[in-house]
Amino acid sequence: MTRKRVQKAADELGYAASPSASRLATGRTRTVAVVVPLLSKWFFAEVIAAAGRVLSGEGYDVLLAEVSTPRLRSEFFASPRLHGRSDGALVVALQLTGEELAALESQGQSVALVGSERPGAASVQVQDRDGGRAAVRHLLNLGHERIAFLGIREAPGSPLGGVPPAERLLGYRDALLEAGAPSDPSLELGVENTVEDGAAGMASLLTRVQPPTAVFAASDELAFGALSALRHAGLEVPRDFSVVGYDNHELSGAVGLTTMDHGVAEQGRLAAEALIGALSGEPARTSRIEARLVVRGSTAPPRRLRAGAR
Amino acid sequence: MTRKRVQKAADELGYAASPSASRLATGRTRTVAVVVPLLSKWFFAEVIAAAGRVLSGEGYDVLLAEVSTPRLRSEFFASPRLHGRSDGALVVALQLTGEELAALESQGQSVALVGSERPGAASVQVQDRDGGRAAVRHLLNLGHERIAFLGIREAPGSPLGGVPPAERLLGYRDALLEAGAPSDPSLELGVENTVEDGAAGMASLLTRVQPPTAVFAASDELAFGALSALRHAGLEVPRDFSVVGYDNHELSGAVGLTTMDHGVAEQGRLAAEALIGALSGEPARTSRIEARLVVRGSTAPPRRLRAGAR
DNA sequence: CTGAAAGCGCTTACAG
DNA sequence: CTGAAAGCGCTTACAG
Repeated sequence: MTRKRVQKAADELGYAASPSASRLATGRTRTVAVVVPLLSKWFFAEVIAAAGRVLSGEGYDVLLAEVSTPRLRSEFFASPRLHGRSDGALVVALQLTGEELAALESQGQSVALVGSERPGAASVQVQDRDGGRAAVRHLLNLGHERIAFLGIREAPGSPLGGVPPAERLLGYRDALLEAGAPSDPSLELGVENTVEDGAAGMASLLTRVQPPTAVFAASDELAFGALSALRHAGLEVPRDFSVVGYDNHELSGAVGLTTMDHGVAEQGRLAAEALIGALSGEPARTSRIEARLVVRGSTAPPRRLRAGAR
Repeated sequence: MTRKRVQKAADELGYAASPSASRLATGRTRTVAVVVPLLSKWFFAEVIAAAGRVLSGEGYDVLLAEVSTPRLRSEFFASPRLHGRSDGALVVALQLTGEELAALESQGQSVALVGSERPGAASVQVQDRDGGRAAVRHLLNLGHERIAFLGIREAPGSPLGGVPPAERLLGYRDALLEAGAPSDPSLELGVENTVEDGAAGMASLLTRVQPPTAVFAASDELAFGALSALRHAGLEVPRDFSVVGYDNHELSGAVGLTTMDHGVAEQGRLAAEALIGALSGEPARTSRIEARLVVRGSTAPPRRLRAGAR
């Protein structure tokens, strides 16, 4: 109460403590850096937005650090860029090496990771393998037998360093194995995580001598590309072909994409909370998120089955 | 050269000047705040990403400020939140009141605006009226006569405060007037800028006694919604209906949307440069960007004409 | 419990 | 031209 009134009086008088002075005196910045490989992708923006809300709710400033190329990445970790600027770093998607993590810690940063894991560091991760399995089971349950996997291969210029969604491929294989479905390496494809490459990848999968009747795409962006390629190939979804994505992208509803929701905003929130915990000296917290199937209009029984049913 | 070698030596020794100390001594933070109504929309993320690259290239830290509700907005401007934290603010889309601008300036901020204009402040704007006119002319040239406008109405909870894309509506009317096409207020609709509302708006436009054959949507998100509504209504685009969007959203290529490209990244870049200029005492710089038509697959002559042509 | 003083790590004006 | 000193505006340990 008193606190609030003082704050209000201060605001009215236009008084504000000098952050630089108090930072210098205390050695704490009450600032957190958010480190992402790319800002303009929906996933990262959504994580940052959610994390930022809890962070600023707790009185932290949030500093933006985009490391979009391997070059920027090595420069970022080689120089003490965060030293004295933030107390902690929330690192999204980048698979940190031991040295990179050590570099952050030597700059006095507490660290929270989203989408990767490191001994001793707080992190939040998605049960991607389970998610992949659930996606493919959905297709198997509909009666599909030839199911392709359209995965994310890292671009040469990507700073990610590690292939987080590799787990999604494992889940795909798990589901096939469980069902006793024959696994066919020619149906597994890895492309860059863009709509364009998703389309090209889908087009290529359609040229197999025995083409698939469904695809599990490791991201919604790839799935959007796949949908576009299928349309161009004259195939109608889901009548002629089924597609499952992964993300529950804000636009996946608009195109009626069946997908896996892995709680993107939730990832940001949990990571921010874990980081705040770490900043107050709490031992590293690890959270796991389960992905859940969202059925929309891009999946249906394969043509053969439905024809038979009539 | 020497400078570079000193930098390198410093990096190797792990030495880094204390930002707090130098900020306290100089009174300059070498930090810029980016103020956006929403982080997780593609447009804002893209503007921030582009601005952030030029800003950090010039050695500025970038601080994130999301003011996503009217409440947060008034709190943000009522308290000296940026005082001593940043030297300048890059304000995206928010239509600042005179007091809000004054509040920023009293906190020692240089200001650059994107998507709005204020006497004395640097800004970058899009020639939205021209852009709207060009979009509608494209439809008129194809032979459409009943062209609807699906515009952005501000949500009650929106912090934007002003309707920037109102210019797009004026451009729409200009084009109709030029062509001597009858203007019909029942074909002008304003909805919230979401895919869902775009779909609902399109559905509603289709119920007019004399329905349109084409729509100009004031954003690509609205256009995505429109495409989805048209599909649900059993209409095929562009055979039965034409759609033009506005943004050149990263996913508009995937759905084959004809749209207006207003150089979103360029807006961010120019604003950052204008802000850097303002920070070094240069007089307020104003840039204007022209939107340009990108023809994809969502527009074609109206059915009547094509049938007649055969 | 209150209040004056030292110190945080820089920058810069000034004395030598 | 070089180097010691004051000052930026806080926090905090300490003297009274």
